[in-house]
Amino acid sequence: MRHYKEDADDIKSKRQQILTAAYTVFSRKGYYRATIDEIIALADTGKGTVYNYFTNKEKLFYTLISERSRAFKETLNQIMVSKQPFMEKTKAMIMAFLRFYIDNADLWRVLMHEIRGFGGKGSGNLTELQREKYRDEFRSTIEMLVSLLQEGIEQGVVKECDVTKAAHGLFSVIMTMVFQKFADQDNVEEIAATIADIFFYGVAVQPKHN
Amino acid sequence: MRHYKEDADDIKSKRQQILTAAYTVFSRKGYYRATIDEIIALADTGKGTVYNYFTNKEKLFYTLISERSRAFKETLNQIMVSKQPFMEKTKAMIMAFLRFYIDNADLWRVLMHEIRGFGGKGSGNLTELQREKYRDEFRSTIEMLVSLLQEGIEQGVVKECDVTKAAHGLFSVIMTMVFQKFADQDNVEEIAATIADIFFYGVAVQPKHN
Amino acid sequence: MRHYKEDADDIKSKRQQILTAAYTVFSRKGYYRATIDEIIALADTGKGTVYNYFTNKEKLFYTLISERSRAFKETLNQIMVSKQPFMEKTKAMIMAFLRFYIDNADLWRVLMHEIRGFGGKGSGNLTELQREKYRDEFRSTIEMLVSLLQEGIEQGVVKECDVTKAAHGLFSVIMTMVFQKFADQDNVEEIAATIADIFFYGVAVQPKHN
Amino acid sequence: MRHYKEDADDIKSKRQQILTAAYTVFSRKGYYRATIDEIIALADTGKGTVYNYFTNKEKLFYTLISERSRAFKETLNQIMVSKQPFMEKTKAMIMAFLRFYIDNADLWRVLMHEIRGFGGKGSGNLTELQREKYRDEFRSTIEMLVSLLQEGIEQGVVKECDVTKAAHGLFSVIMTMVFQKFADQDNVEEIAATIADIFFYGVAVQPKHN
DNA sequence: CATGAATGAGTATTCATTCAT
DNA sequence: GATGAATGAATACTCATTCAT
Repeated sequence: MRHYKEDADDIKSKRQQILTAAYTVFSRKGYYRATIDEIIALADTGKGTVYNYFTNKEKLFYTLISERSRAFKETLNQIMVSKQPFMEKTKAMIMAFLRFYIDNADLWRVLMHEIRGFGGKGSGNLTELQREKYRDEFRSTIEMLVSLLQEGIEQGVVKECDVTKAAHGLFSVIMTMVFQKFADQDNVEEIAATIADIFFYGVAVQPKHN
Repeated sequence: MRHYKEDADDIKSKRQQILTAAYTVFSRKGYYRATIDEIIALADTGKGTVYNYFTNKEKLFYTLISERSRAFKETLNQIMVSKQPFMEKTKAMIMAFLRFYIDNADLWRVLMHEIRGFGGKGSGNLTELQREKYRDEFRSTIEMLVSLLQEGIEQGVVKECDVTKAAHGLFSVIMTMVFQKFADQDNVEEIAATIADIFFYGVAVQPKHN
Repeated sequence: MRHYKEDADDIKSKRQQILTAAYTVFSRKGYYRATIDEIIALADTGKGTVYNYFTNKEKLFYTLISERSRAFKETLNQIMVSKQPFMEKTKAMIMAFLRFYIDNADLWRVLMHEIRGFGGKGSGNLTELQREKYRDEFRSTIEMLVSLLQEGIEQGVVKECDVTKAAHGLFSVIMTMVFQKFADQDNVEEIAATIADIFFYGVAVQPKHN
Repeated sequence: MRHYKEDADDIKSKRQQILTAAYTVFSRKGYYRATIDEIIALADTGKGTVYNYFTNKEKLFYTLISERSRAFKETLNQIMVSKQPFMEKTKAMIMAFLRFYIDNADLWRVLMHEIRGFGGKGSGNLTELQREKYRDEFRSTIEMLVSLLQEGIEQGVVKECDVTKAAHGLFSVIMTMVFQKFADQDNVEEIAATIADIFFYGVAVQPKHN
């Protein structure tokens, strides 16, 4: 009655299959409209299995965000500590953001929305902490942009300004390029250049540099 | 179980009360987590009354968006046709956006999210049209920014660039200032100035204009 | 602010308009699916007006049945007391039934169904009595057929048999011809003849009458 | 909130329990007045369970009809293909009808009524097909009577007549005997004999066969 | 008398979650 | 570990009925 394990990945897979399916469904449907039923159908697994790995729907969602986020944050860190001219570093940074969000646009859009109202009614206590964790998932990456700008100011290439606001502005522009599908994996470099250009020099007609 | 009319406004009110309550609940909870029960509790009305005025939850939501949007679009139009220096007009425009979104931030955030997946299961019939209407609610305002930039280019004060992308970028920055609560009704002017400044001249240290 | 009464019938009409509309809606939708809203739309009157004339939906339905029934029962009575050969009288009777049910097929179908389960849960007391009234609406007409057959037996043209069962059988055949739309106002006579023939002589091949 | 399985039948039961309860409730209340709440109370099960087995109320109802109908139709078929004198076959047929409808009178009464107006508001899409399925549940059995009469005509024992009308008439008489509770499982044979007798020879006093 | 705005009890249906196998 | 049958709280929506005007 026992089947040979179909392949070596299978055991590791189960959990992964669920996460992959969850990614698809959450991205397509948003948090509320996503159902466990749809996820298990896609993951080709049983309902109980989901609850073996993840305590509940919310935890499944968080795990998804969290795991996808980890690698991204690592990438950002590496860029930050790299030695390269400020302008290059900025462009690299923007490209990293673009690449990540192009892959995760829909899920992060959902995250951004859900950040505001998880838990609600009965959820009582743990929820506000939970929500905080979600917010941190964003904050920590935007923080990188803040540091970057700070560095720019220290190097004298960025003018004194409210770096937090500026970082958020830059971040939102990047997101918008992705959400509006102006950016895709093929034009990342070009879009990054455009963003950087306008971010640095603005849209105003340049005075002649003579 | 029936109240005597409490005062003369009551008759005009009922529908308004519901819309006001709906605004609060949708803003706080998002579309899906908002319940009619919560809305009627807040509106101090009966469930049937809601359905007398609005065919269903979705129509209630749309009406809300639609009514709030109307005045805003009118304002934008007036600014657009006004005769004033480009820079002034831009700032006025940004301020109008800020003012509107400061009041409607949460509801519009919900709108932005829901735009993507309304209509449930089969998405059946009128839904795709419905969604389109929602999208238009945004498009039409961003369109204003596009026109503005176009005007700037024609006047030679804005450099040649992809105005659609630029408009979306500007829009997203405005939204972000509001969503992050950097902007409130008291500092609208200052924030508008900052946004306009960076949008035009960028964050780069300016070459000396001598 | 007062309009001249539009015409003399108007006052009498209101109630009649409602009954007419109710007839249509109940016939088309059955008791449960019929709504007061649909009735008033058709009757071109206000919701309150309905409740001025009829205490509730159920009473409206009953009134409808009751009024339509009255004339019919009168007709049957006249046929019963008329002096004419048994066979003629039977045919006249069948034709009267056919004519009435052709006009009222749908409503009576609803009645037949509702007879079984009015009132239900909370309705407590008055309901069983109510239901009884409905049943009488039928019984009294079938009773006529019973009397008729009795008369036939007394005259020696109908064989001894359970007249109640026979009357119900005859009744059901009449109804079926109507419900199946085999009968309409134009072929009433022919259908009546066929029914009478089979009812009297059966479907068996007749032994030669020599 | 969760019961241990009480005995081995339970697993097979759940679905059956629901169908049995549904039979009772639909029979007693009709389609509209029957509520899922009442069904689950009687079936001693959870609301969700019903929806695990049946997509909706309508499907539950249809399944009920459909399953009960199957065996009946099979029985009729067997009688039809059996070799026996026409009169015997007819009586057997009538008895089969009586037996089935005595057990299912109320439910079929509901079916007959609902056949006319299923599908609610827009009557949308699959509903007309649905209704057709219900109608077929009847048609197919009456069709048997038509075939039977046809056979009788071919054998020269039934006189030429409109077999469709005659079959409907016979059918309605059978139903009426059941509905009026003239027939019960104990007098099926006697009632069948009476029906057959009158159907064949009518109620008229027989001319002397000399 | 006629009206219709307001009401809320009642109902079908969904879906996260549990737990015996 | 994996599974899925069973569950019921939650929710949108309907519609008969009332009552102030």
